[in-house]
Amino acid sequence: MTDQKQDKRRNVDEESLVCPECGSTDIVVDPETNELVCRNCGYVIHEELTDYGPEWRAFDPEQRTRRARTGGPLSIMKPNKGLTTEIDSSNKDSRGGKISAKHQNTLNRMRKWHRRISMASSYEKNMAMALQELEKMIDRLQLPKKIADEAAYIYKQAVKKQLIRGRLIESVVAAIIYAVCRMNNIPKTLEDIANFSNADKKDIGRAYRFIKRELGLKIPLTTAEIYVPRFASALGLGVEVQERAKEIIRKAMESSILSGRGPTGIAAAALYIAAIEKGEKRTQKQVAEQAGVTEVTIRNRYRELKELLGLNIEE
DNA sequence: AAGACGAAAGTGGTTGA
DNA sequence: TCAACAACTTTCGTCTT
Repeated sequence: MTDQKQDKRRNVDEESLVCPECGSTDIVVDPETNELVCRNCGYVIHEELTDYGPEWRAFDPEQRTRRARTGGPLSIMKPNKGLTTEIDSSNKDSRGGKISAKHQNTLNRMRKWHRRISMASSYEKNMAMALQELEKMIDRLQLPKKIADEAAYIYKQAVKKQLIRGRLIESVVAAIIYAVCRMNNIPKTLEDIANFSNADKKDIGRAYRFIKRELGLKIPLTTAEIYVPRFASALGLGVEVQERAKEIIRKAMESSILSGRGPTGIAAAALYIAAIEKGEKRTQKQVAEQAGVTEVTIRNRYRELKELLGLNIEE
């Protein structure tokens, strides 16, 4: 089973694909979904490798008949795992005839249980809405399916613990996507996420902190480093500059003077310095624009980095 | 004329009483 | 709930290239 996946991974390396979004060649196959994913920006290159076939395998004709069924593969992205049943509420049989009292009792009981099972205190409805929203967001943000699956899983836990009550589904979904991105070191800011959501940044942030606390999510600190590739490619800066910027950041981290500062600002300043050093200067304005900070912030970080590392910047 | 610099005041979010 | 606080932004005048 792993043979296939190893083959695919090798193919990717041979063709040395380039991410159309950020130009990076750091592309891997997500073994869970068989998608090509850019490790810099999280962009899903294309989904041709996705297998839409059944999730089972048949080893002989007998098994094939037994296992074959209608409907798509079971998916966590579908409430009820894609299987539903409805019981009509009128007391008519399939030909429109009246149903006897005895059978009506049976039907009533069936309806009662059906309601209990399928509605389960509006759990299903909530999940359906959330999963729809989730899919929309993942699509807009060009994130890999793996993120969607992890997010769906966390959302389900949140619903079970009744953490959604009093919150917009949209803000919770956005918050969870943000959380999963951070857990996977995908360089998306809260702002990035908010730009694609109907919920506003404030609500998303609040939901994020709440969910994180209540579910005890382990979320690593955001480092400035993870933003380097993203900003660099947006500015058309090469690997050399990126490496230098990362080096600057790493050194700065050691003296922990920069703690408390926004990681995007640090990444921006480090890139600004690295670009000058390597003779590929970008203006503060250009860098600021891509990093989503102001020139002033870059200047402040720039000044701090410069004196911290004793850099003499000459072009 | 454009870029870089930094002071000063304003904004939104966090923290701790 | 409120005030203090730090980080960041906005704005603007000045200096440099």
